[in-house]
Amino acid sequence: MSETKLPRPTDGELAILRVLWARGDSTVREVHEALTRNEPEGTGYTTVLKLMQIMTEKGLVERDETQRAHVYRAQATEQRTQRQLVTDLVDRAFGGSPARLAMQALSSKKTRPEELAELRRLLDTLEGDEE
Amino acid sequence: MSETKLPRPTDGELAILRVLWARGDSTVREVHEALTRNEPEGTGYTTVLKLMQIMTEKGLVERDETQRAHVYRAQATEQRTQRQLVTDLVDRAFGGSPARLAMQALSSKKTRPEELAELRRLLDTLEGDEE
DNA sequence: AGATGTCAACGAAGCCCTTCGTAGATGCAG
DNA sequence: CTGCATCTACGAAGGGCTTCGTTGACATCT
Repeated sequence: MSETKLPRPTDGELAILRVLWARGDSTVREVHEALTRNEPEGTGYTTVLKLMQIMTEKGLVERDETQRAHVYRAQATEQRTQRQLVTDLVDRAFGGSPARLAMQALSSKKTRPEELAELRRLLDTLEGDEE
Repeated sequence: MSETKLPRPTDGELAILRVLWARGDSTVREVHEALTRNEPEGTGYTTVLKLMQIMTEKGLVERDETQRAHVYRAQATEQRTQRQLVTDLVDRAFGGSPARLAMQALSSKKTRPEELAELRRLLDTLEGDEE
């Protein structure tokens, strides 16, 4: 029904989505400013606008046109998008094994102790459920 | 330091790399047959050939031309490529936190108990090193 | 040698992503 | 009202990915 599968966002689209998740609903100008704040010499205003128009066609974002400056919101939550990206990658590069991806992730980059502890709690839950 | 950074493989390229990792060095025909075995109505022979030629230019694979049927090998190991893809995704979609990616991965898909145990051992190691 | 089959190479077409220039609409200050 | 700023819309250009048809080289079989 209404939950048609959204396409995998491109790198540029993902950058915009991250702004929308962080700031909440935003105009093109706000997104553009957020993007160029971290990355001067980044993308021009009309580039961001065009991307967001295309994202609207794809259903990645929704647009409120009641104001002159249209207000955009991410259609999918950050969690949902992360889940999609992860399962995609698991299938494409990890032979369908989420654990191997998880181990690769933890081995690649230093992780804060609190996060390790949190992960351990999740592990406890999963092993409890196992059968 | 001949380790120039390889570009991120596209979906099609990754499919070919997976064949090379699984089978070892292969000719175009062998890769094509492996791909169409799982996915009839997949890609044509010349398409695979073209892709592998481009991958050679990019440095993703190396080519041995001493035989009439050239033999290709993956330039980077599966592990190295997985690591690259994971750190990429962590930066692009998880705010740089590998643990959050790991948790998302484990929550998304059912994981076998042995793998959970293995992951737990890795966690022990990491927490041991912590300070 | 001639016919047949396999192979790499090349180029073109189609599509998508990104970028940006420009035009037209709208709001605002004077 | 006029001029300026802001915003959306549109279209085109450039590059990358994917697909495939065709060509020429090479091998094999008869």
